Amino acid sequence: MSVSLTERHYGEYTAGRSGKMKLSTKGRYGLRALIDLAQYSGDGPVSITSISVRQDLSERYLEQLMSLLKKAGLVRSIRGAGGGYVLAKDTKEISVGDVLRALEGSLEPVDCPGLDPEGGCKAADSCVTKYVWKRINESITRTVDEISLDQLVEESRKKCASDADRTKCKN
Amino acid sequence: MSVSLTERHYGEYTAGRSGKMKLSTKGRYGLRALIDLAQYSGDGPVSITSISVRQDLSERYLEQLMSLLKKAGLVRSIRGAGGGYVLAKDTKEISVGDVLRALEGSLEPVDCPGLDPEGGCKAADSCVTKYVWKRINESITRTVDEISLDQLVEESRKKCASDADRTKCKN
DNA sequence: AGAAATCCCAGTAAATTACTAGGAAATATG
DNA sequence: CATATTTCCTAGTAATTTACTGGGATTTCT
Repeated sequence: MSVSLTERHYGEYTAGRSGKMKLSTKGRYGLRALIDLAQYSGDGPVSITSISVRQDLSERYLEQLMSLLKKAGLVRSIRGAGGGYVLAKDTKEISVGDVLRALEGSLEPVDCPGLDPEGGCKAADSCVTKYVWKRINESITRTVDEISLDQLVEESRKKCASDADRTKCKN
Repeated sequence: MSVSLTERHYGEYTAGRSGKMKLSTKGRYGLRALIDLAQYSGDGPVSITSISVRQDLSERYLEQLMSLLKKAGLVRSIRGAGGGYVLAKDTKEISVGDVLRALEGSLEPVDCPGLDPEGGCKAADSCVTKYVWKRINESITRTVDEISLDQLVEESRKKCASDADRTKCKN
């Protein structure tokens, strides 16, 4: 009989029964983590451990998400004891779109080769659906780019201020 | 040595290297098929075989997509020789949103239990990201619901009318 | 020196996608 | 009435992706 010692962070396979057009846990967890980071930074860098405890996320997994955010230039890291992460820009300068693209890659609903010139889509010029994917893409982009991290942090502050039980404040 | 007799419709695993937030082939193929159906109906029902030839899609797979469209009440079927499919409504009454939801299921980027009342999201009331997913959902919904099949058929007609080589007209 | 962090890479079970396959049932036509 | 054509239904499967876990090197503060 084998016993697993490490408790599994009970997984969300793209939030229960999935359809498509879903954000993965990367985008969902990552945005929560970044809001948390924004809230708790100010007195020095914020460690992955502290975020993972507050937000109830796997420490190891979060590590990977932070790496993506770093690569995208949204956060900076400070190594060694007492280290952690800080935002690389002001919260007003970071949009939800920046965060999600860093974590999920392109948010375009279809990687249509007809959308960029060098692609080799056979039906490129007679392609009608391309127009649809473009419209969807524009509307998603517009939406996520007009929400700033700043707004979310503010919103969270309001909600959690009135909340006696801080552990419930998980974004 | 074994030889495969059935040629595989060389697959698109969600359009090459995927990210997330992607439409599956169901949505992409299905919309093309429905545009085709709209264009070629008028003189009786349109068969799956004819659509699959014109649009270069797997006949068997398309069958499954049509079944979904039927279940959603977008098309009606006529069985037996000379049968096929016809639109169940006018093209003006069918939106891209109707089609995509029939094929892909919900288009919401996150199945957030906090979004419907009876869900059991622990962080429900302090959940800030929920607001983001709601905004994205609204913008996608608005966009896909304001494009009608009618518009796409018209667009396709314009493009293909000036196209000598009909085989290129694949939507 | 030692603890606390980030960093980096590898592995894996579960889920999903994008099909293929087989055959039953219905219907028009010769 | 036989036959071809067509929808209908269910099952199977290889490739791919997701959502993690794990080990260990490296950096830095104390």
